Amino acid sequence: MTDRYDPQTIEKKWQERWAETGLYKRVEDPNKEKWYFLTMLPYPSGDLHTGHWYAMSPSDAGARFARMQGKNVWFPIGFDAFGLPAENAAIRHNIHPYKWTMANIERMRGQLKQMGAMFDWEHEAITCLPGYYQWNQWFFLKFYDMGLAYRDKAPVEFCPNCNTTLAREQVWDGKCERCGTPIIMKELTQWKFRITKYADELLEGLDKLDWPERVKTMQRNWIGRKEGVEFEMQVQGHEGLHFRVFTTRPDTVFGMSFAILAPEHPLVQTITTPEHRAEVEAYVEEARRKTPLMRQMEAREKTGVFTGAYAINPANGQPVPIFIADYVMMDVGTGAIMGVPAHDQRDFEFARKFGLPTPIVIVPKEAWESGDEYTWSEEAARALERALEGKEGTVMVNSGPFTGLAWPESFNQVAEWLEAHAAGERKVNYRLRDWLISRQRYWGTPIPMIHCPNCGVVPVPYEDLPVLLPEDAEFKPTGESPLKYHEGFLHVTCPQCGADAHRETDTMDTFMDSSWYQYAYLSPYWKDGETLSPDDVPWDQAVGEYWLPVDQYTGGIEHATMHLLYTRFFTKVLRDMGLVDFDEPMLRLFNQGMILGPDGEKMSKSRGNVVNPDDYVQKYGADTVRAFLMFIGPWDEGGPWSPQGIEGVHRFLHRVWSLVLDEPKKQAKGEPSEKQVRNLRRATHQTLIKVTNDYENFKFNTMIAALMAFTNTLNAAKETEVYGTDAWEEAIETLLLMMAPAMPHISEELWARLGKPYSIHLQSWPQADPELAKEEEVEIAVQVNGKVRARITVSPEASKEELERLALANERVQKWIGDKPVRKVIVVPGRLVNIIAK
RNA sequence: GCCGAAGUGGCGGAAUUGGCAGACGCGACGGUCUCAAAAACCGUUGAGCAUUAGGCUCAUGUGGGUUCGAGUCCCACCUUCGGCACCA
Repeated sequence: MTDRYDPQTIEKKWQERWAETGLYKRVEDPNKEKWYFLTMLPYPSGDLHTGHWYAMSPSDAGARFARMQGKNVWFPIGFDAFGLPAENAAIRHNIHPYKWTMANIERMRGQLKQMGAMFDWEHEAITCLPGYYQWNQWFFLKFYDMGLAYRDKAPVEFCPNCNTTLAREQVWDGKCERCGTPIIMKELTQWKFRITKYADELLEGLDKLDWPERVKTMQRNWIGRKEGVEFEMQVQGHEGLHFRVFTTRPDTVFGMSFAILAPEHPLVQTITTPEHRAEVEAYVEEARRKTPLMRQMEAREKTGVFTGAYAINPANGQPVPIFIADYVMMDVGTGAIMGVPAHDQRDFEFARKFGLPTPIVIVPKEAWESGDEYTWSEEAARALERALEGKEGTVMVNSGPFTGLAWPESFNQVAEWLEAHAAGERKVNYRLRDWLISRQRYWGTPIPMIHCPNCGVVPVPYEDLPVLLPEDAEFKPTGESPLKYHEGFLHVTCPQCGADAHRETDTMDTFMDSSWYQYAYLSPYWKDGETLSPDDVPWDQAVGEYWLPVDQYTGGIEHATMHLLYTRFFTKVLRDMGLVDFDEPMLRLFNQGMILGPDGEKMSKSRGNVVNPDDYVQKYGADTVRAFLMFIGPWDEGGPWSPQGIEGVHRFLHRVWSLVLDEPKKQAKGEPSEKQVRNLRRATHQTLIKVTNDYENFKFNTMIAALMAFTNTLNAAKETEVYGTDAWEEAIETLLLMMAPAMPHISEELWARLGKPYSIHLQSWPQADPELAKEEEVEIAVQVNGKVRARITVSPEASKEELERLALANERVQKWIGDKPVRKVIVVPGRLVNIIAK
């Protein structure tokens, strides 16, 4: 008789033992293949929620599996500890962000330990500690030295609720990514990182990465590389006055029937004629007031006003009216466009609204090749119903000397002509913008810059780092950094001339912290309290040499165009600094899906469908919660939490418990037959093949299903003569080893109770024998005219001829064939026979 | 609007990539145990028809197509989710 499965006791026991024996200690072993396995670090919001469990426990199973396969796995963890919630808590509850954050970390650390993951706590990093963020400042200075950090006065996205500017990546659908408030534009001087310098490399690097296509596509779209031509348009009647337009379609230049400037375009004031001034100014004013979200929602209806001025189309010398319209934006291209209504949907809508002509200048190749002008003007007339935007297989018409040119020749020749005659140049345009780093908040890394009345912007000398975030500050959300009102922080003497100067009071975007944390983990708080120099390396280089880069990264897809883009950028800069010798920070990426509430909706307090994992860990134990989360469905798809579903998984663990420890109900006497032994071993090795393959591909749901099926098989076999044989022991051992990565506690406990050496997590992954896994006989479906009419049992090696003979000999098959002549027999060895008789 | 992913029992989801649809689990129903209930265990469970035996028919969002054979491939459409969006 044995005691019942009691997860509370055994989980606590083993977690302590693992910690005591340093089971997950990092060791740089040159004889083993290193495997840096990383899961996105959590924000210390207060409690570990189900989403954290869903992200981290399958990740842990993946890491443990890699380890059993003989890799030297390192699985570090830390906390992304700067950020707005801490500051908001300070404002609401009058508790200091530091205290709030550290208390949360304390609690979450405990919860994380209950998960039983193989985290290496010795290298934990907390980003809000000076020993960490001093390196943010050090990097900032480095970026500044390299010309990658600069100050720029421009309209920037601003969240009026969070009271801070945002990077473009943090604006989702015109709203703040954090709080959902529609953002507004503000003209501010802000620090930016020149990520656009790496646009091409960020794009090309994607091809080499073993990342989900989804993420790669999102990054490609975000970077938005477009090849085109920029050229000059003269304003009629203003000698020498011109503006530049960018187009990806120079081949349509003869179709230009108007030009548009963005309302904010600097030339608007100059060219507007007196009789249109009032109207234009009113329009500009209105455009300024609109938030980007409003502009977006009104996107359907084209608006604009005529400036009274005309520009000359350089291609044909014709004047075209210049409008201003808010569908042209100042920060895209040159802030001015040529309007080609026949071949651009938006221009088409605009022209229709303002009654502008719509000349056709490209037609499909087939229309052109028919050779007669009538056909392609017919085609053109049809195109007039709707703008024709294709470029592959089109030919230029009504385009003077260029008429008859086909894409891509049309592009090239017009581009050359514009280069020669309209100050044109081929240009690549990107959607990507430089990364806006400044935040007007307290709880972040101070930007290490000084504003001197004599010297202008002066960097803090490296040896003066870190610029400490003062502990006392007023947390009043004013839209300006709280540091601005902290006299002790603000005032400083200029390191260059000694004059009274003041510090930069903005802090850094917290995505700065996570852009390099995979390097910080190597040696957290490296040189904390020491004097820094420009020649430093922010981590122990020897350790980095061994572990970098990250081999496997897991985390949510919501970071596709934020963190995952920034950290790639950072790594490329680090490489240019000579700190690393690779181009990409994370070689493989897996995005888990989202865990939903029992109602299938996103968990949220307002919906009242939040599942607290602690309750379930309390009731069923961590192993059950882990296994259930893996069992729900494909890890990358997520799915709803099911309170009944977790019961089923828990029952499975109980079944394993009694399978391994309890005596059979009826002791079968005598020796097992050879066949019984073979069947058992076959089940063992077939399951092992399946489970190994599933772990490798993070298909945890079918992995657990296979373990359940195997357990069911073993439960039946237990009551037969095979119980207690070598084959039986092999089966039980293999079962526990296969469970170990996913359910680390129960497998360790049962392993110990079988008298095996500590620890199961130090064992090698068992080797599957494909010979033993082979089926002895297979059931073949026999179809007559595509419908299964009989089944025959044969050896898997049975030849095609034999299968055909056996199938035709079958009585039931004969009945269905009747007297119809057999026309064809399809034989798929090992699968089926299909007899066509008609 | 453009791009991408998905749509399978009452539910979560399987299906070696063109070869027996529904693995595994939940739920439901029936049974064993029990004075009873819970737990546990053992059956049954896509729908319909037929149940005297063998069975038969229909089923993977909809409609077509290719094929001996389609959840899987092709075309059109519907729905859901995600990304991008006056990006010139």
